[in-house]
Amino acid sequence: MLTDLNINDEQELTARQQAVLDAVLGLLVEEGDALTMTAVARRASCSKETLYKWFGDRDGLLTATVQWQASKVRAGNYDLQHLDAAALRDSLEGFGANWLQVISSSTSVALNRVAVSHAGSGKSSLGQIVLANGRFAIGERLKPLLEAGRAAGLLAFEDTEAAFRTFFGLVGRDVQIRLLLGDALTLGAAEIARDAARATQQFLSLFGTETSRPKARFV
Amino acid sequence: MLTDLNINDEQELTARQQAVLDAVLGLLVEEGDALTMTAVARRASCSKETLYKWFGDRDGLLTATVQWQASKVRAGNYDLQHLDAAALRDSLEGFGANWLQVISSSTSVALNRVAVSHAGSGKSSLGQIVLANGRFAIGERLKPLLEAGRAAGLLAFEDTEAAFRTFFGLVGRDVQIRLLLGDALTLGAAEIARDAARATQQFLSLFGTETSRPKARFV
DNA sequence: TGAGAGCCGTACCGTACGTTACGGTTCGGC
DNA sequence: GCCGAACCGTAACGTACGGTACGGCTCTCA
Repeated sequence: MLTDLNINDEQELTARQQAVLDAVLGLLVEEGDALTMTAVARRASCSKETLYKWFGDRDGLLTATVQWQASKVRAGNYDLQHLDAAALRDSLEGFGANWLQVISSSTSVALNRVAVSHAGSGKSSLGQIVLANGRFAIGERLKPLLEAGRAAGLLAFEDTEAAFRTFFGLVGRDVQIRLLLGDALTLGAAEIARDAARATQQFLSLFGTETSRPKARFV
Repeated sequence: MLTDLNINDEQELTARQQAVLDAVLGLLVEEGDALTMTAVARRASCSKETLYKWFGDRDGLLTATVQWQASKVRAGNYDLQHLDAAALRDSLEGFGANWLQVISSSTSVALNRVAVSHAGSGKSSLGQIVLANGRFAIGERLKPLLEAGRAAGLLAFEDTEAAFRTFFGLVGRDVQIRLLLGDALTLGAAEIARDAARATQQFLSLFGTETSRPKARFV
C-alpha cells in the first residue's frame, strides 16, 4: 500500500509552477476545498488552460500542491552516535516540538482537511499521500533515534512501532483533531516547547531506563 | 463558544424522521460528503420536498444527522463511590475501549470527515457539534472519574484537563487521523481491549500513586 | 363518504463550476 | 522582421446538484 507513494519523487517544478502551487496553498488555507480553478488562475495570474496543461485536472493540481508542501517540510536528522540521556531528551523534544509546529500550522490544517475530505469520497489518493508524508514519514525518522536510544541502554521497549505510537499520542494528544474540526486552539512557541518537554518527560517515564528516567514526577 | 452546542437538546424526531437520518448515515458512510439530496430521498423512500420541509436545507439535514448519531452514542456513567484501584482501572479501561470503538466505527469516521470538510469551508458548525459531542463530551464524562480517583488517593495530578488530555492521547494515539485519512486500519474487539489496557497501564504509571501504580513495566 | 393534510415521485429551474476553446500578447530563435 | 511556442484572459459548454413546484395517492377525521 504505502510502498512508494512519492515520499520522494522530486518532480522538477519550474519556479513559475511553484509559484502557482503556493497560490493554491494560500487559497486552500483561506477557502478550503471550496477553491475553484478560476480562483486559482486569478490568484496565480495564469490561465486555466495553463493549469490544465501543467497539472491535468483539479485533482492533479491538488496532488501536486500536497507534494510540493511535503517537499518543503523535510526536516534534518539527528546525531545517533554519542547518544546520552541529555542528547536523547533533546532530540525527542526537538521532534515533538517540530511535529506540533507542523500540525498546528494553518497550512497543515488546510491540507489535512482536503485530504480527509477526498479520502471520504475515495476520489483521489490525497489521504494516502498526506499519511505517507506525515504520520509515516516522521515514524521512519523517529524510529532510528528510539532504537539508538535502546542500543545505548537509555530506552527499554520491545516493539519500536508501539513505542513510537505512544510518543506520537503523548505529543499530539487531541490537538490535531481539534484543529481539523475547527476548534480555536492556538499553540504559541512557548506552549509548543512546554508540550514537547512534557511529552518527552512522560515518554521517558514510561520507556526510560535507570539512567534516563526522570527522577521527579511531573505533577 | 462551546457553551450550548446542543449536547442535549432532545429534538423530538418521529420514527420516520429517524429512519431518514439513518439512511443519511448509511449514505454518508458509503459516499461521504458527496451524497446528494436526491440520493437521500431515494434511499429513504421519501420525497425531496419532505426533506426540505423537515430539515430546511442540506446543511440542516447533515446537522440533524450528526446530532441524531450523537444521541445514540451516549454511554452510561460509572460508580464514583467505593472507588478502589481495581475499579479505577476497570473504569479507565472501559472508557478507553468505548472511545476506541466509537472512533474506529465507520459511522464516526464518515461523520468526522464531513465535519472536518465543513469546518474548512466554514459553511456550517458541524465541526463544533462533533467536537462538543465527541472530544469534549467524553472529557466531561471522564473528568469526574479522574477527580474521584484523586480524592480516593489513587491518582496524583494537578490539572484535570491536562491529565485527561494525556489519557486521550495514550488511548487514541494515531488511530483517528489514520482512519480519517483513509488508512486501512482495522481494530478488532481484542485489539481494542488490549489497547485500552495498555493505555490505562501507561496512564497509571504516570499518574497513579503507590496504591494504584502498576508494579511491573509493560515491556 | 368526502374534505383536507401529509407525503411520494418526478419534472423542472437556476446556478456554480470543471473543462475546453479561442483570440491576443510576449519572447526566443532564425 | 518573421515564425512558432508558451501563456494570459475570457468566453463558452456541459453537467451535476440544490432547491422548488406539482400531480396523484393514502390516511385521518368529521
